[in-house]
Amino acid sequence: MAVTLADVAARAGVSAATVSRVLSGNYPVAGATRSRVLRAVEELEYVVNGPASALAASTSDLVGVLVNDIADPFFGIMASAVQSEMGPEKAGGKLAVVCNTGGSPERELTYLTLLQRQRAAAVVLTGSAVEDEKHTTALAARLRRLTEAGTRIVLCGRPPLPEAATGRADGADGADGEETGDSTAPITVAFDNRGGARRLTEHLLALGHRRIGYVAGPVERTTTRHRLEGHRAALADHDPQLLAASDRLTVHGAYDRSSGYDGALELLRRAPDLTAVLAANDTVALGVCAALRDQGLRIPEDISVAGFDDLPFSADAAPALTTVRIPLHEAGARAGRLALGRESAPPGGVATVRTELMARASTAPPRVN
Amino acid sequence: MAVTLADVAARAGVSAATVSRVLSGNYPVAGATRSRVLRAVEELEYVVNGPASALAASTSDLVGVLVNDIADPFFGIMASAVQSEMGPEKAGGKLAVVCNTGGSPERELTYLTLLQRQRAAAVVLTGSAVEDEKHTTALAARLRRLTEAGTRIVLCGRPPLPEAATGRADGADGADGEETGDSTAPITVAFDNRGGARRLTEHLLALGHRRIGYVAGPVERTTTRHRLEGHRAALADHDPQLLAASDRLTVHGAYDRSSGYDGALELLRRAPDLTAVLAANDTVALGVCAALRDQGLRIPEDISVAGFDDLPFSADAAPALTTVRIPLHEAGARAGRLALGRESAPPGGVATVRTELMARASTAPPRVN
DNA sequence: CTCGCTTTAGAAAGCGCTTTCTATCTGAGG
DNA sequence: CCTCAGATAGAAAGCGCTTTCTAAAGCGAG
Repeated sequence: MAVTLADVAARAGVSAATVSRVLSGNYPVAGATRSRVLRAVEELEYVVNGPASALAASTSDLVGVLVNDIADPFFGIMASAVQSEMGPEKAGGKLAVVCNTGGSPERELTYLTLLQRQRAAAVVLTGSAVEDEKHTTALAARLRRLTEAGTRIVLCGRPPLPEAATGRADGADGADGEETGDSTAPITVAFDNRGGARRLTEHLLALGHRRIGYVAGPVERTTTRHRLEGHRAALADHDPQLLAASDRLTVHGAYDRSSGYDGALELLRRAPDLTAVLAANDTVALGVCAALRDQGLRIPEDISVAGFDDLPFSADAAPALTTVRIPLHEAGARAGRLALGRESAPPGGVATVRTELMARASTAPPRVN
Repeated sequence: MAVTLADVAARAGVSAATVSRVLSGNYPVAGATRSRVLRAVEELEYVVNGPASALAASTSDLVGVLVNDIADPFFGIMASAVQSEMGPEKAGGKLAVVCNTGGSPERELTYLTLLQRQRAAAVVLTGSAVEDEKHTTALAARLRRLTEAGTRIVLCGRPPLPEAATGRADGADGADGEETGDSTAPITVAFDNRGGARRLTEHLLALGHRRIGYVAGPVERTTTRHRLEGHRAALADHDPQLLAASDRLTVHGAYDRSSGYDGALELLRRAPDLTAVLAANDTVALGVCAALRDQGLRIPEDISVAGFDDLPFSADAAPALTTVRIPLHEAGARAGRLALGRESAPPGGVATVRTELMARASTAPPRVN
């Protein structure tokens, strides 16, 4: 039915091998032959059969990108950046497969299997990891098998896998010292969530805030933990008392608007005299703002609010949101290049992306009562 | 290296054919044999070789989803909905490949080629189409070839291809009446942009607005045209004079925030006495709001603003944005089901999704000067 | 001129799976 | 007790490409 290599070969008066070589360009072919082949390709509108070539070459041109939620710009931006590095133009047209895990560990594993089945050339895992013994182990196992199959793994916006989870499967391995291997270990592009959260809290402290609420993300995620750690480190540095009080001023929820809304109400219930609320991210912050406004509080006159991530809409909120900027696009692009092997791995396999405090209108000194 | 069908077969003491049949489940296999095979699969942690099976079966389990901009929730929501219909759980785990065209016609074509190369099972094209003779023809040709190759095509959020563009390529086709064929024609899930825009404008007219500015999207896109047509139809119905004036009160830009900002300033320059501004979509509306505020105007007291799409953040804007809701998730999910053939095509191959006016705080009666 | 080297092209063996076509083994009906 | 349909399983031929391995030229040197 469809046009095959053989058809092109026949038309160009050469063998299939030659056509293949012209197309992949990894073998010397005489100029005249080459152009004859290329013309035949044009004339027949030949399109390579991906599966066939993937089978023969035992590697495909698919690259998987796992995200928690495509509809969330946080992931959208990273995914788009990853894809921009492999676009049809660049680097011989890899196809980025964006997979939506919805934050579910099971789906994460299932997608990895699906990608293994496709013999993906690389996989980029974005977003926070779930910190659960069992899942971490299962994930490490899957990633190991992918690596063994020649798939390059890049983690973007999540910490490296804990060493402990990298247990080997095939025990009969002789000497157990050097875990060398041709298989590349996962590369990580991590975000400095701790540092960002710390600077953000320091900013509030500097403004004079002392009763600071925190609407955090889901407990089990690394990102949640790191941001919280940064926050608490800043508090501790300033005054150990604050640290002690912070437990009661912290609530957990999802990374969405309604968690922010509910979380803010809960915090207000616990401590009506709050002067500032930190949110797990910008989306949550928007929910917090809505709740506070609904309670008749003005931002920032009555209470300050800050987010995290600096998504595009944050600058547009009214008032413009104070937040911590993460260079998502740059990080995604870098992850993409690492995935394609177009950039060499950073020393230690971990690159940390700096975050930057964006002080805007939603934070101000607390009102003097 | 990797575990193959043959390994599983050997372990289960059956032939490769049997294993294949157990896994695809489209052929009777005795219960005992089946479970023996499944156990072997488990024990060996066997993962099918996708390319190999795609080659042999001449169809893959990839489904392409083309979007203009993944980082834009408008597309993110649709993409996620499409994917939710094929997720690892449902329908035998198809893999949705989200491709970011960036709105470029060339990239759209290139991605279609890439998907054809992968022998994608289906392709969903989302978002507005570019209305350009040449591109439309090229697109129609590509889609025809995909269809011929057995790839199902679904358009989501864009109008059906103009009949004219569906020119056939191979002329020697005998009778030219019936263009029958086993190949399914593209199915469309269109948005009622015209109706939505019309109702939105009627809403403003009903509030008493007469000088209404319009910050439209890129000229060459169908969505832009349809929304503008709805707007103008409402004006014409109300008072032909208004229609005449509307040309001067319309500016075009991209579907982004800065276009909204710039567009609003331009409109204000042309007609300082505007009482309302309609934006191409919600993102643009946010830009419009920012510009108006920067000019010292209050929304909605001094001037009303409305968007389109009803993205999640619109309800959170301050003031909450009046807009037109498009059920993006439902539309995407339906497109996904159509792509998988799990839902039969609507009569005529075109389903139109209703849009709904969401009147919120950003629109109010004009100030009485 | 012939030898041996480089350059270029073809032959052919798979890659791992699907799927016809065949073979075997049941058990029911005559 | 034999025959034949029905149910299962296997053999084997590809699917379209990549990639060794091999062969045929082309060419400077001895």
